Amino acid sequence: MEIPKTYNPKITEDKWYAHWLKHKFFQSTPDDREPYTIVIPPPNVTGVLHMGHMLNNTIQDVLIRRARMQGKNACWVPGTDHASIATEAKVVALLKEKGINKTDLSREDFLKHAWEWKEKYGGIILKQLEKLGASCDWDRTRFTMEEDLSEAVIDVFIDLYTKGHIYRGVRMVNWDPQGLTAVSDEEVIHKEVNSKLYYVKYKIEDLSPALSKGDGDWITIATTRPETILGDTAVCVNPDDERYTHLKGKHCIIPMVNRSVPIIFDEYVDKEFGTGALKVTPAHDINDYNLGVKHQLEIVDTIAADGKMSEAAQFYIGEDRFTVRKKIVKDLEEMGQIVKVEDIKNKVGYSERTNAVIEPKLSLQWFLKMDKISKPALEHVLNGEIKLIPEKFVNTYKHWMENVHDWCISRQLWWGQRIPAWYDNKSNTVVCKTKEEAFEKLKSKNLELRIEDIRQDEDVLDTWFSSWLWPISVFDGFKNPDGKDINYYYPTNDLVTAPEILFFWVARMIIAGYEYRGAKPFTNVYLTGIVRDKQGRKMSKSLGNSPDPIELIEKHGADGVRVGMLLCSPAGNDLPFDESMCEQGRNFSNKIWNAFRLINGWEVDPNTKQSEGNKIAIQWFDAKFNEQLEIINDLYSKYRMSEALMTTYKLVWDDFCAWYLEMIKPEFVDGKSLPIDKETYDATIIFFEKILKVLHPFMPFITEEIWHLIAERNEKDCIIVAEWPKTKTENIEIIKHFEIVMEVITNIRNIRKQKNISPKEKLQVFEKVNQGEIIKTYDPLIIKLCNLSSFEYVTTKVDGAISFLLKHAEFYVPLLQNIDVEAEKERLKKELDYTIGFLKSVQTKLANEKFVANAKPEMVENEKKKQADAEVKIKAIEEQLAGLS
RNA sequence: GGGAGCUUAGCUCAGCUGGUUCAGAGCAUCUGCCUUACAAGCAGAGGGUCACUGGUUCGAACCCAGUAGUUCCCA
Repeated sequence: MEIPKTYNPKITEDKWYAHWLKHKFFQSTPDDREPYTIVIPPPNVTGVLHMGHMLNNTIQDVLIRRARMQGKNACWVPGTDHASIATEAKVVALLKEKGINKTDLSREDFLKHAWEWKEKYGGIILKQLEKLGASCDWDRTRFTMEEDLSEAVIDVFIDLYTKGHIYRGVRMVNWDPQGLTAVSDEEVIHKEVNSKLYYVKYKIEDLSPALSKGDGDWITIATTRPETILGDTAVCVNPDDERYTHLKGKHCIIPMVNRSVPIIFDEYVDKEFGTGALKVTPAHDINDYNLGVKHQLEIVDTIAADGKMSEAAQFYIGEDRFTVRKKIVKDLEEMGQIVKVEDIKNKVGYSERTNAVIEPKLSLQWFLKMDKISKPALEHVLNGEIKLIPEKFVNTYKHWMENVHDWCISRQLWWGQRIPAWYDNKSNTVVCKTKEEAFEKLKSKNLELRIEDIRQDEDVLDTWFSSWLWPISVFDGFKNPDGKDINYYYPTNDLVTAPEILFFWVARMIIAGYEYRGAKPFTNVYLTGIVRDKQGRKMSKSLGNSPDPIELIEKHGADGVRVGMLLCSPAGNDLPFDESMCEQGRNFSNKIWNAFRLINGWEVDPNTKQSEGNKIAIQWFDAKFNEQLEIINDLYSKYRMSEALMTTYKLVWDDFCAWYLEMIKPEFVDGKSLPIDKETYDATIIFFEKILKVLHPFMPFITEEIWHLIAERNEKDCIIVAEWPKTKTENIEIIKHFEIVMEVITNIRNIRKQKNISPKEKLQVFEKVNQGEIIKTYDPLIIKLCNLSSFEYVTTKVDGAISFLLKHAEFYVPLLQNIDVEAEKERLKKELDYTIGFLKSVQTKLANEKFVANAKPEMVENEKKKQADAEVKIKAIEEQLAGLS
């Protein structure tokens, strides 16, 4: 069979994915093995795969594949969330294209359209994950709006209401005038923008002439939002502000509407900002609202739900708030009430979903009280029962949880779980599952009530109110709290997600976990970084700066992309993405592929005797592999994924390919490769299999492909379910010896290179051991890797040769050509100078009484050894120099 | 405005309890090589006042203080 020179991922990836599915390797059912569980952060059902998903899901797949190989019952539960705002917006847009307005449809009809949309387009992202190699148990795929999960949401709502954690109240919310819904604090993005600060003067009423100051009876306020002037119900100044003390108890007149409002005093006002006088609009600013509550101010709501001026504004009714901003400034100017306008920068909140400017608005919403229910969630992160990786996020988490706000859980949408609150015609409210139940309950308060008079709340619940139950609900933990699945898989092991949803989602899952299972939902939270473009911008659809992950996979192979992403993304660090990283991954695939081609091409001769060199090479790699495997295991245990990958990468490329294979590679004689002995071949196959196993979590496809090419195997004997290699006691001595051997080899190669000697030309090398025993075990390897004609030991120095020093030995490489004595002398002198300098620094250290007195004894001992070594080295160099002259 | 983190080679990052396993890795760069596994490769090399300024210490990339830049969270 002809094996191509370069690895072609296209012909392997789909094949093996289908094979894995066919043999149900991703499937998990509870048994007596140790479970290892991950629930996917459910992507938005409207979503398509982006680079963030790629990173995130690659990490999850690496973890799950390794756990599977370790013999654990690995279960990765996939699914999507219903993303109420995003989905509803898409459906509304689609209907609009068809000429249908949402307002013309009944709730039921709209939902029918929405479900149709979901069936048709939802879940594309899950298909895309397959391309990446994600080994999810697809039979367990869940959706936050499916019946069972919805029921759990409703039950939880009722339960929390009954426990007194949920209430309905008028509150200032972040209103999205485009989405026509409230959004949570976390869904508001604050951006710094260029604005104008308008100084507007209000006439002061009934100011006695005695108090009147020279500049007329006016008070000047500063505002960035003049359109809200119509809703002002006070002007507030700092009680310590001497400029305004004379205005105690006075009123001023709001322009245009001619409303007389009090001048109030409160320390909240910053004397330095603007004029030190703050206009107070309780209906349209959260701080003003709080002032309003404190000072019992009137509330005039001048901006309607759609962002246009309401009747209460009296002016500009029905016009958009931003148009009005311009108009009112002009009108006030004409009235002579604008004092000045300044350019400033300020932060404005935008809706994460629609990008509309958020309008703080008073409205009736449902809230979840967070104070009590969130306590265990803080406690168990602080005490380490749940680990955040990297740890630095604990600070942020703590800060947030200690200042947690009540969670606004209602949304003015249709796509989502409808709030199970029922109202009668006399404004009685009950919370329960069905209308019939509601009727039973309301009847006692309202004797004439007919069931037709009962109305259900129009709003639905925030999507996060579904996904916070995810780790429980995917295992049917609400429907069947003592079920086999939930008891087996919960708590899950690791959660891999982005730091931006630490509070949105992670914190809330922890809260729900303790509330409903009395236990954490997961043990480790691995927080990935954000994938950015080269300029450091977050990748986003609107910027169009994100490469299409599927195209990347087609170009570089799934394994290549996986490696590329993981190589430089330590936990919590942002990942400035560059396609060249995938190339590195692809090149690595090719390296592995060619190692396979080399081994595959060998002819095995059972009669060939194993050489000493091969024997020692095998011993060395065996030790090296063990050493590195221990490091890799340790890095995994610390969730240092990119380092685990890099260690694996170097083990494969450097130790296995560049050193081991070169050492055992049969020689080429007369245009033909010699056969390899069976012992070495067998050992090499075993090594290669081990290497493939360690690579598998990172590169599932190529490893499976080679696994089946390298040996005859039955269909079910796949690397995906092969056993993760075990570590054993390693031979440290051989590794140490080898480090010196490698140095010798590098030095000789270096001489070859410097003297421009062809690699084909054989060299002679002599070694003079000055101290310690002579170990000849490794000589065959040095001869082979340096292409030497001989490697001999001498007791006196060799003249006319290039030399180098290593530890307690001197090496001589005689050259056919004349050596440049002056250049050699120069080189040796430099080395001598350096060593003398080094010795001096060691000596001063040892001469320092304080050092000798304070440093650890082994430290002092070490310095003494350094001193002795340096002295020996200096002597050797001096002798060499003497020999040259 | 309050809080947290970060700043080490051109890039991305390691550097655990201060002391040659302390200045490191991968990529990129440069110089030789198309040496029958791999040019998506091989063999070498060069690159850093560890942000800055002080302090503690026999000794600081590491500990402390301040400054600058930067990111994130909260308001």
